[in-house]
Amino acid sequence: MILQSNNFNLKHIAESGQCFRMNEIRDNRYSLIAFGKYLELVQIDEKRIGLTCSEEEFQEIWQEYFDMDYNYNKIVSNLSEGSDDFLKNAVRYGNGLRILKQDIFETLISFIISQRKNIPAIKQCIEQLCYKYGERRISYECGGKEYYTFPTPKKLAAAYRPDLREAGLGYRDEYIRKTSQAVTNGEIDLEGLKQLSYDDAMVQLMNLSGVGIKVANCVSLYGLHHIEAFPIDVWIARILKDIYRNEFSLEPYTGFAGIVQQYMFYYIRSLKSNQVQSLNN
DNA sequence: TCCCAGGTATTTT
DNA sequence: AAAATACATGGG
Repeated sequence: MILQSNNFNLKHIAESGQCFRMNEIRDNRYSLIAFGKYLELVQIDEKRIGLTCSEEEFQEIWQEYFDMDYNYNKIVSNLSEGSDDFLKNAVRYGNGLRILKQDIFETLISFIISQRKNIPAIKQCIEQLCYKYGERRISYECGGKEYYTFPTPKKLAAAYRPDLREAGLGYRDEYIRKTSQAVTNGEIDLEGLKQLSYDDAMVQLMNLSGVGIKVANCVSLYGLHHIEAFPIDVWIARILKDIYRNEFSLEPYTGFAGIVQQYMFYYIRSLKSNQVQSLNN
């Protein structure tokens, strides 16, 4: 089917560091594995996306996943017309970014893995984890393409540490196991988190092993869709320090700081350090 | 060989 | 309460 949207750029979404299983397979063509499904997407032109799924599947899964019911135009024009030059450039550069609504468990485990790793390494770990503990499936819509789903909490809770290590998790193996066990034994109710406020969800998440304020914010933003969440990693911290000289205020962006954060993150990673310097004045 | 990556938990001051 | 340190792994 074909999707029409004036704020949907596959490349920018795939490379924005919020999801780790969306990859370019050919020019302008991307594969995506999520919620047990395999999907291919093509950027036909600026406003049209081709998808390999049916309209029914789109409505059932992908409409929400891609946050299609949220109006980004207002925020984008707000930022483009604002007085912050860095954000103006960031929004222009990252046009068509969206905040995905991903599976909570997958988001949780993925961002536990993310600590002290770069994005390619995170992706590699996750693929190995899916290969070892996920379910092998075939996509008949995509020519019998073989793929592996993200592991269930049960699978990871029962995993042996040395086996997890082989997936390249390093010291995070025990975080993954303990957190998965917390999910399976009911210490935390991931689905129930959806009913909580941002603050209450943060408290619950940070009780988990390997989950601090940054990971909890990423789960809040990319899994629970609390778009007021503003995860601060090394890149965002660099922006706050080098571009804004520690005087950045979230106040003008109350309620949608997470979207601002996403544009910032994506933009800063495209800049070389000397370019950052030249912006600093 | 050193440094860094979408940090967190633990120990030390 | 704040600051320092340990923690695996892979790539530049």
